Amino acid sequence: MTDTPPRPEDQADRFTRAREVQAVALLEDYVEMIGDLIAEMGEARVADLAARMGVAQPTATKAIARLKREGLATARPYRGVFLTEAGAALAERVRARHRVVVELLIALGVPEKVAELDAEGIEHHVSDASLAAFEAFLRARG
Amino acid sequence: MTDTPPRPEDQADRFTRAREVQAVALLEDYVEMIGDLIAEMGEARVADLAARMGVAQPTATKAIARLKREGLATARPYRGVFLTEAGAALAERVRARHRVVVELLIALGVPEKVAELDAEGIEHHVSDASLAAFEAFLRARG
DNA sequence: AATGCTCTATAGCCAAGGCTTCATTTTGAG
DNA sequence: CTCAAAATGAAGCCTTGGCTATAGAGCATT
Ligand SMILES: [Mn+2]
Ligand SMILES: [Mn+2]
Ligand SMILES: [Mn+2]
Ligand SMILES: [Mn+2]
Repeated sequence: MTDTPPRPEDQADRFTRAREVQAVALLEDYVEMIGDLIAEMGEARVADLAARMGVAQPTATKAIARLKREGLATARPYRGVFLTEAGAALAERVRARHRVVVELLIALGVPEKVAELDAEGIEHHVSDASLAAFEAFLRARG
Repeated sequence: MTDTPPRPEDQADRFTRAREVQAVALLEDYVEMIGDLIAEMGEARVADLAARMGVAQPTATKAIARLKREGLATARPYRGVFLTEAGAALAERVRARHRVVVELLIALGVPEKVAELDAEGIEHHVSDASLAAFEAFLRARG
């Protein structure tokens, strides 16, 4: 019955962390998608980015502005979006993590379509420690 | 090399879903916490709620206003916050899902502290289908 | 019963991330 | 070349979810 009540600050850390993750989740998805578009089509146009992200074009433009502000991307007006070195590195990490999360879900018996949907949100909250555990688990069962 | 490019709308669904989940994540954490406080202390005061969520008191007040608007909670000024039936039901579901996610992470070899941190964000993106798969996996390995 | 302390509400600010509408630049068809 | 269509940028609106500062209500201790 009478558990020791948790120290409020400790509990708050969990939510603070989740909020911080949330703040970068959008950037992560955008750099990954910009990388995809460049790989698939040779360039990342604002319109394509917006279509793939499921937002209106000005929303994508605003996101790109934030990517530029954070040093993750550059853009030449009417020409397309490009990743900086930092952006490309982030994209690579994000893509790898995304893949691992999808594979883990599938390995746990989640239907592929559902795995793809859930992973898009889950991935951002997966710490390096958890990611390592996921990879070890996947390796251990070939 | 030349994969068939994904249909943009299909890909967009993933992000749309993640955005929808995000919109309710905060409500889920609040109702769960309100339930915790009532269970532990007999009542949920705004100040305690704010401390546990790691936000300033007016931020908690504003969140409570949204809970009321959505029919999940009621509040008597200067008296505390209460869950409606819908709120209590949501809290119960959220609590159960939270527990399963933490247990899964631990079962996969994630350190307990890390599991608690990561789960707080991951849980909201875990669909019913994934949750069922997680439970099956946990059951299968006792 | 008074009064001070604690808790809560209110007001007002900011940034992020959606949106629509409209102006401007590029592009490409004829 | 021209000029209309398409793409992009710019402006301005909304909601959410943070914050600080301050006013007011409730409570407890004398
Ligand atoms: Mn994602
Ligand atoms: Mn992703
Ligand atoms: Mn949570
Ligand atoms: Mn939770």
